[in-house]
Amino acid sequence: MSSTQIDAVTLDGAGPLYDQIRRAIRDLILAGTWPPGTAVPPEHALMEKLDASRMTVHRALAQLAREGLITRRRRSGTIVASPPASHAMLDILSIPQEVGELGQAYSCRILQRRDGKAPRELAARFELGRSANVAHLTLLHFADGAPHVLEDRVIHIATIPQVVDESFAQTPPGDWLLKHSLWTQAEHAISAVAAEPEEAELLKIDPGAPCLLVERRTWNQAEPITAVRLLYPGGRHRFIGRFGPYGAV
Amino acid sequence: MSSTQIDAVTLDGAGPLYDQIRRAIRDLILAGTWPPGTAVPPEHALMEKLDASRMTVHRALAQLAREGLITRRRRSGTIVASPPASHAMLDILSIPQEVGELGQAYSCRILQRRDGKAPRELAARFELGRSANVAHLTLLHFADGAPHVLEDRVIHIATIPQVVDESFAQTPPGDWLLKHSLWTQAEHAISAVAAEPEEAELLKIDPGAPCLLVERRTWNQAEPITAVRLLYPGGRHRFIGRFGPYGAV
DNA sequence: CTTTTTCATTTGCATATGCAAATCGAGCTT
DNA sequence: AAGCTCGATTTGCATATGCAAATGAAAAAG
Repeated sequence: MSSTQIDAVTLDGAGPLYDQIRRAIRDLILAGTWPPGTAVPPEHALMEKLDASRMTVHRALAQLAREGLITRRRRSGTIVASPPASHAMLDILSIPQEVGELGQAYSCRILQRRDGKAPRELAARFELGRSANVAHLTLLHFADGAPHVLEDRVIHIATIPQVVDESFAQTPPGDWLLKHSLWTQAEHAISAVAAEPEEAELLKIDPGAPCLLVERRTWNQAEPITAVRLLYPGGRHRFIGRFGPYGAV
Repeated sequence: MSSTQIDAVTLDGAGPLYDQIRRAIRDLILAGTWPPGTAVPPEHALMEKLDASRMTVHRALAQLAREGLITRRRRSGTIVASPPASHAMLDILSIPQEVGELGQAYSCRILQRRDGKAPRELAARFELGRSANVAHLTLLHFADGAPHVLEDRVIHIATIPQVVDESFAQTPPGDWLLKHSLWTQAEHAISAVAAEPEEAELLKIDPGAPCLLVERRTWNQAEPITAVRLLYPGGRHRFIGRFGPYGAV
């Protein structure tokens, strides 16, 4: 651990000391300053740097470990954990994976791509100024050659500039974004709608057939990353989640 | 705190002491032995009873407080918390409340009730032996007089025997169960279906119109409590949830 | 060169101690 | 009787200390 890394840990003086330490390290992780795999300074180092007792430092780190942000092992030390790949309900983050888990072969086709200023309707969906630059993609995912889900997505270019140089020929945008961005907030909305004629034709279903519409938006802190609209043919899909009253199981 | 209450706290000798204490108290709460509002013995009492230091007892209780199972206040002491009324996505546990939050007037009508052995289809939905006794209810909820959602529910009588003497005239079964049972596990499934003719007539929508189907089952430990099927007219309803990668926000 | 042993580092757990903050209630004052 | 003060109870936070467990790395043995 270089001194530049440990120096990044600074306290804000608000509230209990152990919680200041916890938040300071959490924020470094969430901001991406310490990406997954980074070594967190050992308790002794933090203890001297922050002028706290080891018990207090330990308390902060133990709590972060319970929250899943870090992984600790005796002697090897503490490293920043990889964000959990999926979480509770609705984490159909990766469509290829979702299809693979059904035992079917995945493929996809990009129907359209347009980069530029967001048209009014898209800007509204993103709660974004109309001057913002976005990449706008429409694509169709297939399972064993049959249409699986229709995706319509905008990506905020200011947040993820690399997107302009990416063709998504290898990896669909959902999976690509998981590798190239860090999200701290997501919002899902689920509703049932009737398929519009164009949508029905693409999905090879009857116009007006019930479909499950999943709309998801994600942010990093306050910055929008992406908004996506996934249209699943009804009946063939259900989303299942298990919960306990005190959290997802 | 009577001696009978503190004597209920027994350790199993497995793993760290603070975690034994944490689990012992958690289990008393989840089993319903200490219902919400019960006073948890003060740290000093537990410390003597369990022959642990106050810091160790504190550690267990502080963690339970973070998990939301207990509420602690200086001087007043510690009490068992009420389970969070709603949690994350899809906790449309109370339909009257859901309607109230939309600013509409709630009412409901019981369409049918039959108690007895579960028919084959219901038993399957419950993953329950066909010999089990269940209460089977069908009801329609209204918002401002308009059909809001169609509910079809079975309740496992062995788990909640009081159900046979309850007419649900005052409180719909979902809300009634929240008061008369404690759940530790729930499963949701969401899908989009077309309304069947009878359903469409009840909900005053067109046959074949897209509907959001929410199926929920709940258990206490391994014992089934209830299974319910909620059919919402599509378009008029969406379910929204906000998440962070490390848990619901 | 490979295997084994030993050592040092790092985290995990438990305890004892001291003080601070909140607040319920009893007793006192007015 | 109403309001106030003060003390006792209970939780919250931080520290110092000691030992145990895991394990990576270096040293020793073969």
